[in-house]
Amino acid sequence: MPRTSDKRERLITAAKTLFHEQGLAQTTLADIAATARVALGNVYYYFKTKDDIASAVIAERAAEVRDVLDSCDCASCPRECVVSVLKKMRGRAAEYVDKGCPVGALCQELGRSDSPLTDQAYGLVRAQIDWLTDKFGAMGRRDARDLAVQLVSEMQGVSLTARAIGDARLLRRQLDRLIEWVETL
Amino acid sequence: MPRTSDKRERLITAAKTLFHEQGLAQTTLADIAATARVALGNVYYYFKTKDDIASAVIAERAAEVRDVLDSCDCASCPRECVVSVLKKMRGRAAEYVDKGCPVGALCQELGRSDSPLTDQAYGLVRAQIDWLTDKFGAMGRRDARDLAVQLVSEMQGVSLTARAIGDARLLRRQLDRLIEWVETL
DNA sequence: GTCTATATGTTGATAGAC
DNA sequence: GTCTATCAACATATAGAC
Repeated sequence: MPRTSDKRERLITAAKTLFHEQGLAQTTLADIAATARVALGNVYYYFKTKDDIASAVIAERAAEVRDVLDSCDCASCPRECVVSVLKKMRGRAAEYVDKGCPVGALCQELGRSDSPLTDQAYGLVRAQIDWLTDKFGAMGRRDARDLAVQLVSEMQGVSLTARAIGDARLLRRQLDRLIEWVETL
Repeated sequence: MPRTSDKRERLITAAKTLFHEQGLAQTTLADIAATARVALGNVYYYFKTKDDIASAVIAERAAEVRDVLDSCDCASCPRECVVSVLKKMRGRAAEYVDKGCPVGALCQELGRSDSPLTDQAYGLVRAQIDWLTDKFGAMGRRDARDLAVQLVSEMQGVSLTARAIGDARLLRRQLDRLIEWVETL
């Protein structure tokens, strides 16, 4: 009997994937438990409610967002930092067209209920905006925040339209345009 | 006893509002029936399944999209047509921040299930892209489709980010930027 | 066409043995 | 900590009287 089990982590991982692929409302606790190979009744030892699982998943996504931004953060050139983010998304174009943006999906689904989860989900978007605002500011732009909002909006938007058309090349082309835009800013 | 009742229409109207405000999955047939003041059991006289209601709602949204685009369609100046669409959205900025974009919400929620509803929802986005492609083409742009995708993406994206920040002024400012962009295109 | 009553299935959550 | 069994609530959908 291990003093520490990885079941909690397995549950979060399973929930994260399922929420992304099927949405929060469509994913049942039975789904999560089965995917994580945990008995249904045992889920409640780790999480008091379904919302608690959702909260943990959003926290995980927040950590992922931080990791991505951190990995793109080079102290020398803020412009390169921004381009790095776009290139990273470009590398996952197929995934974005296939399953959509995990952050955008969470925001859209939780944007309606005004539970604490709503603000937590929107925090994922605000974190990106804040980071980009910092970079555009370092580039000497007075309108740094507006530019940050614009770029995050475009990233979210092109993900949706590319999905609607079902064309990953379209998404890559739009991201190339954004990269070019940032480089000539 | 009227030969024709408006119950079907009332049900669609109620469902349209509720889907927008709470989402499809969170809205029950009981909700719809109560809002439309129709007995629950009577709903099934008008719609065979819940998906049938959803389909009818999306069709209504499609008609709305067509109406908006038609009302912005002046044969003389394609640039003015595009600007009109943006101004119309600008006039509803508060509504977009409060409840989100109805089209974007439907796409996001139905984007995962690959029922016939998915393609129907994405058709709302494609209709906008096609209309804008036509206008940008009439403006002599070779990259008309890419511009159309870009603009629809931005409209969808700024709606989400403005919601995340909870600021209607931000949305208006971003739309002003887009209007300016189209005018100098 | 309209209603009440109910079948049928699913879900989040709990009880309690081990 | 883990499991099986199950509850209570709610959802979609149907049956059948009027």
